[in-house]
Amino acid sequence: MSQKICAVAIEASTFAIDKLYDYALPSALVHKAQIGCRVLVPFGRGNKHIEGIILAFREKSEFQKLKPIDDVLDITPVLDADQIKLAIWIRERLAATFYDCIHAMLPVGLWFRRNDTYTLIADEKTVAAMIKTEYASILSCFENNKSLTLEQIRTMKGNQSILIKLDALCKQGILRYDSKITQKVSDKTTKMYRLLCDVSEAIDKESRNKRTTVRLDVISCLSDGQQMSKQELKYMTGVSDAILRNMVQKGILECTEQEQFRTPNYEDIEILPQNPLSDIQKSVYNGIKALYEHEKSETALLYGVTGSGKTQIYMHLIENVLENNQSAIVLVPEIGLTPQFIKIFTARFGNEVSVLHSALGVGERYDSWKKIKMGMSRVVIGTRSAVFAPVQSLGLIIIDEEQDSAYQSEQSPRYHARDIAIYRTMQSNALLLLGSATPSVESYYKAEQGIYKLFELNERYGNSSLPDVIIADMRGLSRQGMTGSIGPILREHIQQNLENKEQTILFLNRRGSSRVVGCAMCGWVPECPSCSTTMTYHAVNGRAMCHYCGASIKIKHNCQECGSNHLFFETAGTQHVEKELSEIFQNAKIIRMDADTTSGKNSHEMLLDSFSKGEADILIGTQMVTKGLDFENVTLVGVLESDQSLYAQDFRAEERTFSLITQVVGRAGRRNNHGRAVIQTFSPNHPVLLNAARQDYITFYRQEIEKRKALQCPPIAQILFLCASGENERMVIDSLIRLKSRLNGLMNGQFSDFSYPVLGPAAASVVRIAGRYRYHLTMRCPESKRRKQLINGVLREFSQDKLNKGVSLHIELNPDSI
DNA sequence: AGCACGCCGACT
DNA sequence: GTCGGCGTGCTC
Repeated sequence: MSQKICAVAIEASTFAIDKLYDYALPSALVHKAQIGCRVLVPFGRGNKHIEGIILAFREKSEFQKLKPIDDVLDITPVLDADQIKLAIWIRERLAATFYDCIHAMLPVGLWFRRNDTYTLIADEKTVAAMIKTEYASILSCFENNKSLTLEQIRTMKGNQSILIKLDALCKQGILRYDSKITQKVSDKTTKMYRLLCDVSEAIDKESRNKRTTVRLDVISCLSDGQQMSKQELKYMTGVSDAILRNMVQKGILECTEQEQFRTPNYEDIEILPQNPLSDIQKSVYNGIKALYEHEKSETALLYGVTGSGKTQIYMHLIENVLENNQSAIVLVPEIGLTPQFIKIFTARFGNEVSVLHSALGVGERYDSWKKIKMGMSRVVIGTRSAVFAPVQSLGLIIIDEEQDSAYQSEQSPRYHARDIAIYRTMQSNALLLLGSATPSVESYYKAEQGIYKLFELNERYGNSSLPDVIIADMRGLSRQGMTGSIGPILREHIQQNLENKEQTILFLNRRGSSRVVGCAMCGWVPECPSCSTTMTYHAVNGRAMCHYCGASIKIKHNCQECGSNHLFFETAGTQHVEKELSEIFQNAKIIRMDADTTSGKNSHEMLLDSFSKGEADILIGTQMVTKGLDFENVTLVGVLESDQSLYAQDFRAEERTFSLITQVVGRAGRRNNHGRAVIQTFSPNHPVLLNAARQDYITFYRQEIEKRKALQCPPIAQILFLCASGENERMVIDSLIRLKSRLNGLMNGQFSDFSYPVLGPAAASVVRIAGRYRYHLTMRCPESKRRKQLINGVLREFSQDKLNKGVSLHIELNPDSI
């Protein structure tokens, strides 16, 4: 009888050892094991029980001594054949491990938490008889407790090799091994801390310690008996992990894990009326529908100015897909997945709609996933990871605002939802529709090349028209004594809006909310001890924080370097503007939307809701105010610091600026005819601003593509970064120098057909993050099978080379910045 | 990455 | 002698 052999991807494996491992399938499990089922297998010398997933069956193996699979964990496969193919494709392309890819594709609610336990089942005589053997030490653990978890045994026995002995004892029938498996409830747990004793007792316990200030801060934070998350504690006091751990050990604090839940609230949303398609919409719809009906898969780019009614075209297409008994996936950038958007779809497609969103509870997401997999729900709306939704019979994927950077994953595998969507639609002969008012230069270029089919909607729907755009030149104002961020032109328009009882949105073009603190006497500014960054000041807690690693220091009244009391504080952009506005327009009601005011649950939606009800006159915010907001009564949009993002050094800076400004300008006057947009700038003649003001994408694109040609940037050429990071700067650089010469060697030899210059090593824009130095090599080379072979080869070599110990390497394709 | 094995110095 | 430190190499 030829025994079946399973090729298994192993959860524990790192990139260096990630491959399929062959395991024997015991006859007892033959009926349970299917491709795509997760299994428990013995792995490594100690035969540790590790989770794996069967990706293939084999008739024979090159290996002589195969270990048997312990158990099959799933009754039905969690991955089908297409999904496995996709996982393998991602792994090869993005140099990730099998399990990284699989994790990206499945909901977290599906993962297991394992608890290995050993129970003493032999009688006392047998145990006593073993007192002289090598097992005595382990058996002694069971004196007080007949049943122990592996963790407990490990803490008792330290770093001894216990697994083999435990295994042997199980074989002899002295111990019983159980692997209690519970579904993992959540991956998003927060560690919460609470005082275990009362305040005076805690202070008493700690005051014997010499370095008590931080500890006392922690105690005072928790003195009201409430819980506080680790994050908050770190933020308020700057306490380290080690100190918290120590305080827990001493019995002063208690640490519990709490799940993070945030369920969106869909109530109280007005259902917008379904308007019929206009003639232009109808002809675009018919064109896209014809592509959908093609046998072969197609990609369409729908370029439609803001307010041209792209969403309605999506709806009609989905309706068509459902009539064909197929499924559709709609992807939206995180920030665009508003209850309003979801409601539009649920109002139309009812129970067919499932939402996959990172803010959903794990349980809810898992339920949605199951519903989709079973075919109960055929319209999926979600953010980036929803591109993996296991729909039955995929007919259509829509990516709205396709230029948004939220579609690029930041962790391994660093996939772009657009690439996955292309693969999936090709697999299923389905249609991919990319929609945008400001398509990415990459996508528009592909449309020009005929790779994507281009559709245009260049008329706003109904009677809404584009706002009048005024470019306000801010140069020289400060010389005239006007130092504020609201110039005279914008001020006049705001005044006019207040008088007319119309609303205004002010967009502050800044990333995050950076506030500076420093010493005016000696020039000292706080720098993060483990990152090469300046720390930013947070007025809430009077501390300077590092945005990369979260470290914080207390800012005192005097400079810590020279002792002077001439510290300067610059408040947050939005806060600053809010203050200025309330001084100029003393009766105006203002809502501020930034990281500080939207950190709470649903606060984002609550603020927008309150604004849409007319409870405020002015909304100030950062990028959050640019997406998907549709307010009837907003007739003025102001853009502050519009050139702030223009001069960043990465090649997509101008594209991002154009997109942001175009979107925010489109927010004015969506429904009536006298919308205005005021763009304040120090570069009033910058072509990107002028094009954005006219909402002239095509001209912007023409100019941009010429620049990309000159600089050999995507989409003309592909840029590949090989990024190394590690704690030892010298080793990081040296590892890249070796990698560079290895690449050059290969490209002179067996890869002479694939030869491109390698640049670097160069430092990343933030050289050091959390104590790790970051450097990279740059290659401009086309994507091809040979490149995959070359890069994956050197990556594997790199991770196996002992000289590179402590240095990790990953690749990034056409990244925004580095 | 873990984890076991092995080689070496310190100590009951 | 033996415990336990760290360096080295393997994982079907």
